[in-house]
Amino acid sequence: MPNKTGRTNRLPELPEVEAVVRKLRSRAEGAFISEVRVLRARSTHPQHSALLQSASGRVIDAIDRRGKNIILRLSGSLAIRVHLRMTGNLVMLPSHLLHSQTVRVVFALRDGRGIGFEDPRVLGTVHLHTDSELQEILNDLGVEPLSADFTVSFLASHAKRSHRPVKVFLMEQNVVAGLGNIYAAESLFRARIHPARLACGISQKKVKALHAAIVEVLTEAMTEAEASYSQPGSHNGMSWRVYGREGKPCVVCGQAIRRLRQAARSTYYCAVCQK
DNA sequence: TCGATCCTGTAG
DNA sequence: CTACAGGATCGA
Repeated sequence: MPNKTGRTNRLPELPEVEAVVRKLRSRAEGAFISEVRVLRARSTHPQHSALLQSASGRVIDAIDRRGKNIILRLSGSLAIRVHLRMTGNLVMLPSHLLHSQTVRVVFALRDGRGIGFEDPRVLGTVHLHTDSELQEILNDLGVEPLSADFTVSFLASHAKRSHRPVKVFLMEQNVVAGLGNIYAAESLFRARIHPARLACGISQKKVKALHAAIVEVLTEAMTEAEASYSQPGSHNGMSWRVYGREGKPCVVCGQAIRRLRQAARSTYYCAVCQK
């Protein structure tokens, strides 16, 4: 979210989570977890923090992403599922940083380093699942928007059945997995659709534009997220056209960007461009 | 279907 | 000091 200093926090949606996964994958796949330390029990809620101990003594066979979930697949048919929510991060840390203020869970490796779950606001979660449990959870997620399964007709058929505002509809993880508050707003702006329009009332033509906008926004954000994660400080992620720009001129028509409350969240849009 | 809740840093 | 940021979950 933007603040007075012009700095922007990185709210992890699909592109940012994917960047975290790629970076961690290159460093931690094949690693052996020698010890698990839960420094803040709330981070495993509603699971008991002791459950995570089952991860110790196991190898990280693979690291994947599904929606905004990070999956560490472990030897012995178990998996760790991490959700970053707002302020979480999952990173390889050297031993001297493993107990920093905001580190909530540590998966210590044999060489002294560890995978650290950092999360200042403690809203993110780290859960342990059996493979079958995990399968059930992931089955409840919708389609991956950057996969071939995400088609115009898929989006159209789900939109047709939803009587919710299209912005809220786009954030439902059981339809399209991975969109959050920022990219939902950005996609609607590019498709020139008003965020309060009911999903079922969107024309076929607009659904097609929305589909294209989602793919475009996420693809662009993915490139930017990768760059900012591989070269911290040199990139700030993609620039937003509406998100966080209340009162600032629309990049297309110059009208002041407006803010709307939807489902207790801020939605930014241009009242001229988005009808 | 919608509001409250969790949580803490930052802005006012 | 209060208000606010928001993803997912839960209860009305």
